Amino acid sequence: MASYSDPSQWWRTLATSGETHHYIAIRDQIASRIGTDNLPPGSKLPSERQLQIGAGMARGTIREALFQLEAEGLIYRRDRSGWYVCNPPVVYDPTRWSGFMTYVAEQGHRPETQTLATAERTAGDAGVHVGVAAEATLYQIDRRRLIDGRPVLVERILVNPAMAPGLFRFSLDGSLSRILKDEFGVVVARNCVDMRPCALVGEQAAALGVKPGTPGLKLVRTSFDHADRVVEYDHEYWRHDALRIHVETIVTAD
Amino acid sequence: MASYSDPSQWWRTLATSGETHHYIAIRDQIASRIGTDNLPPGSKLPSERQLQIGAGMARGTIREALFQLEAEGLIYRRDRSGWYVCNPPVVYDPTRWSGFMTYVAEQGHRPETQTLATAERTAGDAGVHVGVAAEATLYQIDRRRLIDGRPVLVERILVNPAMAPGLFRFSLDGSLSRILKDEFGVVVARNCVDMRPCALVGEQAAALGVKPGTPGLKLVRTSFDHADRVVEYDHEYWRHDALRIHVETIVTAD
DNA sequence: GAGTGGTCTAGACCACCTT
DNA sequence: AGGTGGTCTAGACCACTCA
Repeated sequence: MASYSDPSQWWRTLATSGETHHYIAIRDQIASRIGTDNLPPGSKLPSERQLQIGAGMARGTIREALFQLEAEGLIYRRDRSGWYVCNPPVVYDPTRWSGFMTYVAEQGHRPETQTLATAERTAGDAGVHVGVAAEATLYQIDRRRLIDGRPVLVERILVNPAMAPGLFRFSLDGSLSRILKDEFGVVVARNCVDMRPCALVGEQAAALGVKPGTPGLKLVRTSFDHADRVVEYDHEYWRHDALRIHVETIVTAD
Repeated sequence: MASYSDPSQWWRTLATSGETHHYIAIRDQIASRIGTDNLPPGSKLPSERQLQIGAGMARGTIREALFQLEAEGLIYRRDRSGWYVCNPPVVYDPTRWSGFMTYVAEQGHRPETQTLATAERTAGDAGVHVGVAAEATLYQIDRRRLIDGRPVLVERILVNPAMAPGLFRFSLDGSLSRILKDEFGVVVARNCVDMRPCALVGEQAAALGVKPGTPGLKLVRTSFDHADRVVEYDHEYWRHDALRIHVETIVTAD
């Protein structure tokens, strides 16, 4: 982790900036530091109180600026540790998605998967999405995935046991799609993806180590095989700054 | 615009709630009101100062709760006017996108398009995306689109004049794709969509009437005809709470 | 002109991370 | 144990909206 440059040098031009609002001025100061200085991704910013003293402003004003930069995806916080410069986001293409592990590695980063919990549960309302009766049993997998050591998403996957009997024999700390293909001969032929901006709250926020209410992206993916049976039904909660989505589509309607 | 229920009744259970943080308790109070009370989309919430008095908390704490609800997409603010209950989001399916106007109407809402500016400009760096030389001329259209009277997106569209000579003869306060199809025989065959969470700042924030730094979604769409020529190159900035994306894809790789 | 949200100050205490 | 961000208070003035 690189350290930040001398805090006493952070405010040279502040008084001379033409900004109307203090927090915008600070935002611009920090943003330009990130752009030009030796503040590579992962660097730690000075503490809020250091910034406060350097800028001669109230701490609330400093925090307002930091929230802006967080919303823009330039910085993120580690709870009660500090503010850090973001990595560039991963590009997500549902049509070419070959799995998190290979995808992130291809883009030059270090992917990691942690299995938080596995369970067998009755399908209930979720059965509709997996194509089984409400009384049927489903495999449920909760995982957390990291890029360069930073948690970026949590997910809950539902799998029909008929597709992959004894799935839990295998380590799930890697690519699930590879296991399904290599061990069970199940291949994904079609994806259905639903996504929307959301706020990360409760368990999701806790698992990602973010403050409840931090903006995020919710992604629901249903994978089908060639016979149009559901392979995976997956709910993913992403940090908003870790993801870019790219889709190419043939226009079918009209 | 519906009015809110009696503010004196907003805090019945506050003292008895088991929440650890005040702002979470307030958030839950308001959220449950939205869920159960007569607070339909578009309703105005009590003012921050009314909520403050009713709850016996500092105004900053109240605002923290409101920001949470905003991030979750339950409420939004109109600058210096008040806080309002959100409409449900529009579902966006790039593969079935038949244009904003018809799409929103189909989902039971009132769409509206305002042309902010039109211009002819040299392509410059954007030429690469439209498939013309940097010295070529492009049509540029800035529009704002509203749902039920509320601005939800601003966009800048670039069109190759060779595809639609004299385009500005037509009113652009409607469906551009219809004009291209009906008047110029240009049909979209393939879409390329890129999206990522962003912060709405500067012009975009101003045009949408949101505070700079409000979270949003940036969507870049390139439309191609059957000959794979670029029909439109479009940058859209959406309110984060107005949109849900739905994609169905055939898996091509692997 | 009254009321609203937007910005800002100057404190305080806490839970948690780090060393 | 010291430092960090997280929460909270109690004020203030401003720009703007709305009636």
